[in-house]
Amino acid sequence: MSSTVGSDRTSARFPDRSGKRIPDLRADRTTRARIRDAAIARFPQDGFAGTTVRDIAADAGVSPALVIHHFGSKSRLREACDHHVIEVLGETKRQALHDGTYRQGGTLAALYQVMEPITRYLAWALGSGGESSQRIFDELLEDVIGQLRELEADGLMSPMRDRHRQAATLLVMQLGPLVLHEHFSRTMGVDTLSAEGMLTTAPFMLRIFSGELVNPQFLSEVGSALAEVETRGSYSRKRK
Amino acid sequence: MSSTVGSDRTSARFPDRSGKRIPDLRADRTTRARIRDAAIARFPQDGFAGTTVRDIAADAGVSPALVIHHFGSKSRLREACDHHVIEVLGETKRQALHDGTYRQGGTLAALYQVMEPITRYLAWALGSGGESSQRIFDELLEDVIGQLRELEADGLMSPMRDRHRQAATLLVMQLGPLVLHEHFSRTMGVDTLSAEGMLTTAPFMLRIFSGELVNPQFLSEVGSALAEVETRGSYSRKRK
DNA sequence: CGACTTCTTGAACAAACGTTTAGGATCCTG
DNA sequence: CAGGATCCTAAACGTTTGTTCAAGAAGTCG
Repeated sequence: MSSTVGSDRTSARFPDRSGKRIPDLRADRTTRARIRDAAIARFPQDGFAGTTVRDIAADAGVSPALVIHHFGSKSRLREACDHHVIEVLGETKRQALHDGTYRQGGTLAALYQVMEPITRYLAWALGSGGESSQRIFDELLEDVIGQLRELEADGLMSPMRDRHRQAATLLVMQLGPLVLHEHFSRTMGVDTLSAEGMLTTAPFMLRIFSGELVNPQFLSEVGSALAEVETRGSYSRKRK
Repeated sequence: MSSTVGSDRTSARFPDRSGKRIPDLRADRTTRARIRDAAIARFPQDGFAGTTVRDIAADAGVSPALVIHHFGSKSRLREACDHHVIEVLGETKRQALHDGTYRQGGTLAALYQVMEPITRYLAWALGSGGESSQRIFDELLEDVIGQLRELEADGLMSPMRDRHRQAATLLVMQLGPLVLHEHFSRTMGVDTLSAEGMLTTAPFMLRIFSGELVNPQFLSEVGSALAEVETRGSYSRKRK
């Protein structure tokens, strides 16, 4: 009711003394922020309905009533979490554009190394529908499209016909390891979200994207089979 | 309201007259199966905690008490759902091995076309941890490994060093479009889980796996950069 | 038919839930 | 220091939750 500021500034007691408007994502250790972070950690773990206001309050070291006081309701708390994560995502992207991180894998890779809870929340939010889930996906999609365009312009990638759809396909495949990081880590033997894990998995991914795995003959076979289906309407099986 | 259930004359009254133990996944329209299917449809939509026993009961057209009577508890109902989906998965795999479906994309592709609710549940179960989530993933992984081995033997794929990890990487990337099918469909303009959708997305995926997207020079650059990191400990950025 | 088992339900219960309320504690401002 | 705003809590409220219980239909078997 009282403090419904979207991006809560650092410490309500120190109303921005310096003109700094960049939200320092580490320093805002407001109680409000602590509650929000507790929720961001809980929702991916137990789900929205599975997380109780009392759980969040306990994690943040406050009373359940305070959670409601700050965010109005449980679902508005979730909206705040979504908003916050989207903001961090955008901030990371903006920052990644200024140092070299961007060219080495884009926003996602940069995010991995920044804050794990955010990444976890992102993966969860993407999986469990909703409108901000769409917004997150679209934001990531725009990111990939921009990356592709840039790589094309630099001659590092072949120009493609339908860049939008190609980017979407690329994105969902890139997000697979993120959303399923639990299983992925277990199988790979490292935490695939960590820096070490990314170095471990990179060669395997490279081998996929390079096309060195599949035999050219096999590829052209499948390709022509697909072309055939496209021209006709039906699908005639073709072995060997 | 009215206690009449109308048209459903379910055949739960026939114990197992014949020795047939193969679960005919279509024919068991017992009340118990109806409840289970209602749960399979609900859990991915609202989450486990978000789904109430009363919801499931209403969907199945029975009383909440009957749900408990048949499955003991809500969590045991979930276990039954997990078990059922794993069973269907295995059955589909076994069947796919006997017709030609297997060679055209493996179990997943076959499943897509069989039953959508199962696929939806699978995607959800994979995302929300748990032990049967692991079992599902491992089952799929074994599937991919077998596929790779077979393709290698036939000379359609280059032999690889670490087949287990390579398969895991391949799997999580393949599962990306499945788990995020909602966003994927929205962006691609078709239901990517449908037969039509799979034909639409196939060329884009092919273009990724063929390696025709990335410039060979770019690839070798990244590759050598990775090799460099592997030999040293740290990561020295290297542009152009 | 009557006894037996199975399927099914309405009513009720204790626990847990999100949220409200009234008020204490703490800090800022003049 | 007085006054007011803000931060925070304990206790309670009404609702919803998973689950139990006793009993009613309905089919099976002798």
